[in-house]
Amino acid sequence: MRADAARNREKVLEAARELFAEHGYEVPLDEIATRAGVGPGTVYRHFPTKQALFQAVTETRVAAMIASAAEPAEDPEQALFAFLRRMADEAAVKRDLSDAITISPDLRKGLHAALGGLLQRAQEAGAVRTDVTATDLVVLMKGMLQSMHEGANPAVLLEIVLSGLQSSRKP
Amino acid sequence: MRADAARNREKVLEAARELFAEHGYEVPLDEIATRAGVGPGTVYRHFPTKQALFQAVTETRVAAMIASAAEPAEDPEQALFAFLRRMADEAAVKRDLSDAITISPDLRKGLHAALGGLLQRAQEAGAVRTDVTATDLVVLMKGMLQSMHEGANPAVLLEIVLSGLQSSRKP
DNA sequence: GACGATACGGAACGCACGCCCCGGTTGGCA
DNA sequence: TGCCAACCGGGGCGTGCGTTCCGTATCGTC
Repeated sequence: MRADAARNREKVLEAARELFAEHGYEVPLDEIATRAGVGPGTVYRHFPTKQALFQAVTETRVAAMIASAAEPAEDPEQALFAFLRRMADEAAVKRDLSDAITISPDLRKGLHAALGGLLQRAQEAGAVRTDVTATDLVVLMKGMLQSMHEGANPAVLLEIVLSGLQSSRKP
Repeated sequence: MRADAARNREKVLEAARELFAEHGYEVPLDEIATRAGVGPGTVYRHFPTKQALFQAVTETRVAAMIASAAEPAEDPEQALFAFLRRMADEAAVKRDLSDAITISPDLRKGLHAALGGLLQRAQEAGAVRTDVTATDLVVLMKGMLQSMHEGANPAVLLEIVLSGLQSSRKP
């Protein structure tokens, strides 16, 4: 690969990282190209499609976060809650997390499996209500992550979900 | 107004009610026209814009729901929770509820005020955690309403939020 | 039954966006 | 330094959608 090509590829990746994090997947590709100081054609020389660029930016990062859920833990409740908190912290800063889950089937499946494992152990330990499924949790989190940029207090939203997971409702 | 015009206007409204409820605001206007057995131009003879048609379909219905929150109640906790449940029930059947809140500033303000009142009384009664603001609740509900059509169990999602509102998290 | 106003349908426009193509340029090897 | 292959920029195409325009059909009155 020629030197200028490698340089441009890196500039595109960096611009994409910034803009996807700020605006999510819906940012126009031309804006990424402009920010990178490059024409749209150049972006397509390095990435066959907008989705491919998005996945190049998000996939490894999010996959690593998901993989961190597989580490063995002592307290099943803390393990689940710490993971959910990590997701929320990430989403509070980077808008592309929830889009990544939506767009990449692999990430979605991985997250479903990871949350399923954490959830089951927490439920077996009696720390989390048993009527919640992994699918429920994935959907709930995705909704919350998306809501996180609309003026509410992210920490409060997370606390509501966490304590809601712990207990059934008082009569 | 001519008789056929009135008839067409009604056909458009009915098609819009069905399709907005099923797909939300993002349904193409041409589809509404087709379902109504009418050309797109005819839709625009009766409603100046797609938004106007959407508001004609949703505004009074949602405003009535919001107004029902103003009825005086004995138990502040039950009043708040019953209202949230009503929103969830409506959203489970009609996808346009959350879009209506997003699109119409009046509805958003109205909902904010209504929820603010219910929330404050429930908090004063000690039934709901005090770190939640009306904005938090609006955002949280909007996120949950949107999540409601993605494969999770709507009842479970609602229960998590309700019990999460009740209590702080156990240590 | 004829005529004018009203309404209709659908083709067409403007815009935004993902994606492709081509004339010109630049990098690196001989 | 010269040459060719690789690469670049940006104009352009196709598509989907909201919106508008206009020739035609229909309604309701005289």
